[in-house]
Amino acid sequence: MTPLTATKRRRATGRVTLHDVAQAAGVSPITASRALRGERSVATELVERVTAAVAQLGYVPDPAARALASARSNQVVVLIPLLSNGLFVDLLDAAQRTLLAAGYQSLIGVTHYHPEEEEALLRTYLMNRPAGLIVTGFDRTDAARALIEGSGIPCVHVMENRAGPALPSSALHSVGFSQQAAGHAMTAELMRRGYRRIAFAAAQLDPRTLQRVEGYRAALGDAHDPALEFMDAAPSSFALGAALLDRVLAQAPDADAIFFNNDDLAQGALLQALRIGVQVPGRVAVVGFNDLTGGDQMLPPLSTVRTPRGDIGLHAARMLVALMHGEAVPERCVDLGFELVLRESC
Amino acid sequence: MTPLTATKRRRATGRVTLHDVAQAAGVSPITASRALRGERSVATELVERVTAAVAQLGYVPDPAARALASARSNQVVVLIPLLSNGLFVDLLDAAQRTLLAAGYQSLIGVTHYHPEEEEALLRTYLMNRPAGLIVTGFDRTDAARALIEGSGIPCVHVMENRAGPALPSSALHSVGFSQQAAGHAMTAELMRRGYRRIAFAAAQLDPRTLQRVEGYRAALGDAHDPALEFMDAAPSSFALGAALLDRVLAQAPDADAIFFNNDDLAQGALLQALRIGVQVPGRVAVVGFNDLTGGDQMLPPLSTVRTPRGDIGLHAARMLVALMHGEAVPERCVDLGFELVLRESC
DNA sequence: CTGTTAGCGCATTCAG
DNA sequence: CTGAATGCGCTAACAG
Repeated sequence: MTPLTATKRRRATGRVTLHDVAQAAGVSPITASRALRGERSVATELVERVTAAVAQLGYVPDPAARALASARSNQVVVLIPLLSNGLFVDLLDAAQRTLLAAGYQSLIGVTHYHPEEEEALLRTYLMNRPAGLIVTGFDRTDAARALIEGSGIPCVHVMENRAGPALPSSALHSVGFSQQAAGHAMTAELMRRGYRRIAFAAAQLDPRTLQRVEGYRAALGDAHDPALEFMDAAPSSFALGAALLDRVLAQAPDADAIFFNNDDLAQGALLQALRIGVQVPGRVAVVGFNDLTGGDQMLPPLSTVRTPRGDIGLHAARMLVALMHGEAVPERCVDLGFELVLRESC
Repeated sequence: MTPLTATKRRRATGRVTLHDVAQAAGVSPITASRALRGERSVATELVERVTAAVAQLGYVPDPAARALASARSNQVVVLIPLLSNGLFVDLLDAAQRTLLAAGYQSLIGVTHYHPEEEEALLRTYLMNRPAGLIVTGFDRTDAARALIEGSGIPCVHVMENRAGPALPSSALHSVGFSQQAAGHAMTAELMRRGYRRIAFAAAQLDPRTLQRVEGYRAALGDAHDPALEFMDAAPSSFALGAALLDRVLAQAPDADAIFFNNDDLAQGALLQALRIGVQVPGRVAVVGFNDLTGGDQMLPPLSTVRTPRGDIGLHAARMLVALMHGEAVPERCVDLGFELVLRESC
């Protein structure tokens, strides 16, 4: 073996390495590395020389080598319950865009609303030493929570907030809105419009749905009647919405309004009402939640609660980027609010 | 410096490495590595010892180190046009599940139907040295094609097939169905039912849409009338479907059927028909494409073409896994067919 | 079937 | 502000 310990020959692989760039720029590899990563402590002229060499040689950094050397990848894990709900797609799309623009790749995991699946995904993805985490809500296994905490990786929670003094772990970051307040606001609006027997029809029964029920109950106060709550753990769908309308009509014929926990349920109910000749809002008013696509095309157009999922994705990604850069984040819990969209179904 | 070149001390980092596992199992690191990766050339007893050590120490492999040493990661890049189309979500979901079960992670990229965006995503994601690629269709920039070819990474194309002797590059793998045949079949069915002035209404105008138009034209033969084609490059939506119905009714009042290029368009048209009091199928028949969710709930229930996107995702992932394992793939181009779903809208 | 040697390409020390 | 040395954790390539 030739004694060229320092002057290592390049392998025959066509790959252009940082070494080559450094050589072409007449600097040391570490300077090239620093220049590329935008560390400020590099002379402007050297940065230019490096940049030129990169362009000339067509250098492409190796994320694996970076991750190995720095113990941190450029990937962000994003965990959502479902891909078949427009809600999460909008969230994801916004988050992914924002992260990509900031130089991060997204590793998307779908939990199907199962904490165990989430935990498994976390275990798998954490191997990659992601730079950041975006997770949905706060409902997870203790093990999952421990994994997140223990990893020391910045994490932003989306769709809900857990603010207030009662918060034990002061390190939680979140971007969302109050599901409870949203449930309350829509119910209050229905009451304001004179509806008295307001039913609540829900599917999936995930934590956020239950928070909306809380808001509904609180708004109703003494007028609340458990017999008007129609909860079904099956996933949300047009067909289930239709079935729930039938169920309400049969079991609570005096209901004058139905607050559906998600727009697809409400849209399905509207279609069913049309089918069986039930007047909306004459016989019964129908309102939904989330303002998913198509609601404005229904007969009658659906009243609903517009939730800011796109903005949530955007803000969460931005907050996470700040955390990953080690910057201070002014607001730990951002409430993006919601908006009542009142069309003709109530 | 102590002369312990060989007997490297472990760093103070809590991380359990393959080294530790090997030591605990009383074998060399490479044997532990081989055992973990399931290489057959390891004695059963040693495999057991290694497995036990892994469990006992809670060893977790480092993907970055693996990728760096082997020049290949365990990630698969999946590129789809859109996340807001149920079609691609189903495809993605099935593919992701299958890949995960086989030990691969998915890197999802959304191209928004822009070849340039696809090329940029490819450039970005290829840095990770993915183990495989799943891309939608065949319509891409030359540069993107070159990137794929040049990378030498196994690639499966989905949603379309380019089979036949005319195929220059014999290395193409694909899983899909004939969009052309599907367009043809539905048109033929409408003709069989006695419709004579069949309009075609399309949005997005991506390559697969255009193939469906071809099928439509071929089925019509001499009866084809360009004035009955209503093409709009805007993205597909309920609202656009409604607008297209209006357009057809206004500009081609003698049209007795409309073949919508996607179900959301068709569903939007059905809603609009209800709104303006147009009888379906009495005044005009309406059919869609893809059999997206909700079609069966429409008034009347929507006739459409069911496309096997879930199966496509599954098969594509399986084929890719085989390719990544270096196995031979019997069929390079798999045609999964389609199915006419005839409900009451025609 | 098992072990030895030698990096993969980069960033983290620490010097200067 | 720049550089030298060192090793991240793992596997490829060869020996035996």
